[in-house]
Amino acid sequence: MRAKDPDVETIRCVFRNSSLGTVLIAMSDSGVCALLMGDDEEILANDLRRRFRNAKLSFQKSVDPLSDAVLALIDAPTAPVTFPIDLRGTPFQERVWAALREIPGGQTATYADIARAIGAPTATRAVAGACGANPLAVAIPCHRVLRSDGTLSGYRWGVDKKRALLAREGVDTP
DNA sequence: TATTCCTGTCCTG
DNA sequence: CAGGACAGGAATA
Repeated sequence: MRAKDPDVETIRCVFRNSSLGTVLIAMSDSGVCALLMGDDEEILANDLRRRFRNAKLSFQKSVDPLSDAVLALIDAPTAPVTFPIDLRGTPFQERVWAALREIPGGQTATYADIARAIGAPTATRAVAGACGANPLAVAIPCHRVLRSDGTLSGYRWGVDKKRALLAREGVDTP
């Protein structure tokens, strides 16, 4: 019983195989709070622990229907997000992520565009940092953000996945 | 072309 | 607590 400290929340986690490789889906009581990609489960788990230092991670084998919806989104990234999202970040990050979610599927924006959209036109570099800190791959379309010169620049989970997602949305990349 | 500054976070010493 | 590193970009020399 002392296992349930009221201060420690439990996050349910599950590994799934997606069309982009292994993904780690994490869910709180409020919704999906993390979607990490990568083929090394240990690295993903450590990444998740680093993001939620104060939470207890409960890894599960059983398939949660919520994670099915997440997988479907990876296959069809332009589809609307149909599952609840539990987003946590600094006020600045949340502004950036909100702006990202307004980029329509199949379209792209630049880091400078996002900076202008949130009212911090000179903070383009900080915007890039917020994109990299984005815990919800695909659901928050940081892959639609390109450099001003049109190049892909970088991606937290690998430029190849960024290119794959954009190709899936019908965007031609250099 | 090469510096320099701007900006928010995170990591390291 | 200070300094450096980032998925950028505009301004200056």
